Amino acid sequence: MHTLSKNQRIIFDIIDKSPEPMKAYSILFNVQKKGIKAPLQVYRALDKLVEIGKIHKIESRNAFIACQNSSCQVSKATAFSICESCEKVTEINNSSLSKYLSNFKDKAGMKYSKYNLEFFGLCKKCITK
Amino acid sequence: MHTLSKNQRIIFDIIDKSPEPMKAYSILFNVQKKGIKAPLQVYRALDKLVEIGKIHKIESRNAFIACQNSSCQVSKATAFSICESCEKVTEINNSSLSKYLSNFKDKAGMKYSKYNLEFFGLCKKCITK
DNA sequence: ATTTAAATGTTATAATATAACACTATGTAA
DNA sequence: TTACATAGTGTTATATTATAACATTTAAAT
Ligand SMILES: [Zn+2]
Ligand SMILES: [Zn+2]
Ligand SMILES: [Zn+2]
Ligand SMILES: [Zn+2]
Repeated sequence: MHTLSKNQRIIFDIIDKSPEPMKAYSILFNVQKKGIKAPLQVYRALDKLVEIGKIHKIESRNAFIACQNSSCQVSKATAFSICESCEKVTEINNSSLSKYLSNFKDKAGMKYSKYNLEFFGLCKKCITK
Repeated sequence: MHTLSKNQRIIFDIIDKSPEPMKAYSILFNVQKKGIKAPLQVYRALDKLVEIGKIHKIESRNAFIACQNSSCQVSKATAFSICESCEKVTEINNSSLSKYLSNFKDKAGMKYSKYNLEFFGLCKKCITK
């Protein structure tokens, strides 16, 4: 089990508390009172947190979200739903989907070690508006 | 059928000829001799080309690739394989995969209008090295 | 205690992307 | 063919996202 360093802890906590994905410079702004002053301090912590699967990057949004799969072992197999109206993002935890994708082989016979999937649409709230 | 404007044509052609995904500022550098001088001219053409499905953005790489599915109607359902060693990117055209994903519904009952999937691994060339 | 790896702090800079505004070309319909 | 609407262009400035380089400190392993 990995122990987070001081900066990693600070930055993980703020992402974990956030109801929505956070962008790096928004994180920076929010942790300046805790002594983290430079973008690089944020990006280094983000890199590590992504690497160990505590957070994921939402590539289409350049934003970061805490893993919602209780200490995700699957940082290499991620899927998200994204509402294009309110920007709500949810991590999808669906074993059928992850099995299908983990076993997927293309024609070229290439076997994949990792994937990231982003679904876009409207969430329930936004559909009824 | 959509007719490309002058800038759109220039920028599509250079992406289409490229054996690898191109980044916006690399495109800019390459089209300066054709009179396109500013980032915004490139980004505007890119936005339109993405919108009409002539190119796709590889989100994890901030790069653009021409659609490889002969005038793709599926700019809203994209899948790519990415070699993490040589950075070769290929658009996946697999009807089983696209059916599975297009019909996917999550627990919350959210129906998706769009998805983007990126697989990562090693291509054949790079495996044998 | 010594060595190694990981993390930090700091300044500067690179790379990616958009805002705002004036203008031009193109298509559509009276 | 004139009026109107829509899409595209050119330009300058600026915002946003991310990394390079280097010195120092902390934590872990032998
Ligand atoms: Zn997760
Ligand atoms: Zn919503
Ligand atoms: Zn395509
Ligand atoms: Zn390769």
